[in-house]
Amino acid sequence: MRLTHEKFRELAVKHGLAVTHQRQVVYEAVIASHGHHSPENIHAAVRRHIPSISLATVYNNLRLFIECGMLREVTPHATTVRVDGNLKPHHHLVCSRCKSVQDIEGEFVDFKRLSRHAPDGFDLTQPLIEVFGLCRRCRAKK
Amino acid sequence: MRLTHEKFRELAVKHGLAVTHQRQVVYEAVIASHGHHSPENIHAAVRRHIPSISLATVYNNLRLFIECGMLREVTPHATTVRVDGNLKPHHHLVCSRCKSVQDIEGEFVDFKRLSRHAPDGFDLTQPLIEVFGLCRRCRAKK
DNA sequence: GGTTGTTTTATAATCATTCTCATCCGATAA
DNA sequence: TTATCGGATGAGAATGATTATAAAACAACC
Repeated sequence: MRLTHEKFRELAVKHGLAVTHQRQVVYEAVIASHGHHSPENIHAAVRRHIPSISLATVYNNLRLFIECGMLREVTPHATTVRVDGNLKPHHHLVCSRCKSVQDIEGEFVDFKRLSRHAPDGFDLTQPLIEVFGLCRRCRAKK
Repeated sequence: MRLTHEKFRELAVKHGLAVTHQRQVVYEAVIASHGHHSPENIHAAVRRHIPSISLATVYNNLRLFIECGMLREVTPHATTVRVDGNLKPHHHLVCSRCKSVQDIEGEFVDFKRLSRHAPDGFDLTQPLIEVFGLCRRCRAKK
């Protein structure tokens, strides 16, 4: 774990974050977990090292790490359900910052290649593709 | 609105749903809204026709519609945040049913074509692609 | 080592969503 | 028409994830 240790200090300094013990352990827990985990999961893992750590601290730090690009959010959608009555095949362009969704048409996915890379048994008969980026407005702001 | 009226009755019968006034109005509100709206939004729209309708009824019926494929869910992710420490460029394969996420590599997107179809100003410099489908386990169940 | 501003903690608050259950409604049988 | 039955609805409570608050602890800089 020495490597992640160093890596964390480096990243934190680079992004102007104070290096605290909690942050270090939260970051290492995410890296060590090798998957797509919830704050609750990470909290459980971190508690094995710091039993007293608060769930709020985990949330706060995960959010910070995501904001400065040290981690990626796997669920960069709006926090409420959105519903779409358009059943014609089409894809979505989602803004990672403001969560706005626009429809996008056009053939830009090679489905043959895609299913060759997909794990066996994954059903791609009616795939929905979502492409995340920054919408014009949010791009201008930052 | 006569057309959606008919269409709804047809769809409801096809999927074995009772045709109620509330359902009809909820469905029509989604279709008429032409976008990606939250249950709260839909509720507000429906209230203009049925002031006494409950938010729970809107939720119930939206869920039913989604389950039988009359509507599409735009946020088919897990309901909690998930975090990913892997910063190498890679994409995700998400199961629409159980929300599990797997990494997928490989060049299956034509980015040139994609950005040609994207609206002006949309920033695709570090795009994340999510492909929704059914994982092997969920496919077997259904 | 002291000061200052940030971070952590515990807890309360908020927000979206689901649950509960009493009531209602519509279809069918009598 | 009336009685019955099962599913649908409505009001509000319950749940679960996340965020806000404010006091105590800490890291960074001098």
